[in-house]
Amino acid sequence: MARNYWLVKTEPDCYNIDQLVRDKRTGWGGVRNYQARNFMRDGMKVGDGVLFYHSSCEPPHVAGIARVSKPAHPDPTQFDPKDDHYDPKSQKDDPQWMQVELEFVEKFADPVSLDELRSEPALAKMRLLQRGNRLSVMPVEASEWELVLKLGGAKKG
DNA sequence: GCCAACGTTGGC
DNA sequence: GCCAACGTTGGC
Repeated sequence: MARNYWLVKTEPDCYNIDQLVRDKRTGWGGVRNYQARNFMRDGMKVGDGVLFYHSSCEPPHVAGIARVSKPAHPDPTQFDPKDDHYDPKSQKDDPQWMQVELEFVEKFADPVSLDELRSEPALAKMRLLQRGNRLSVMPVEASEWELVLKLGGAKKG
């Protein structure tokens, strides 16, 4: 089966692509939205491509790409009372929240700003660009993936 | 810092 | 099960 494509958001003050470069792989934990969780749990497969988006910065931009390196498994932060994402309602035998593991692939030579994305007619339907979109994990069409990689000057994919 | 958009919560 | 209140996201 062909692989699928996704976009994940992160605030660079919190976690950014340079940290992913150093970490090489990281558990994408702390997502506390059911729709986003369901995309990770039901949609993401090992090898899927991931656009790595930096939000709440100037300008917001796609910083590079990653790939799914481990399928959905319980997010450990939900069980940790000291973690910001602790969820007291979540029990070990019935976890509410899942994460995947992401592996660094490439940092874009030319980060693609939100303005650039909006200026591309072929990206008009991109989920990220729909008004009021607040999902932190969302699917990306193959054609959108190809174009964003081209805009970013990506060598891999 | 503002605020629109949206998800979640909880009273009824 | 409705919906108002509240909290969060994220661009600007």
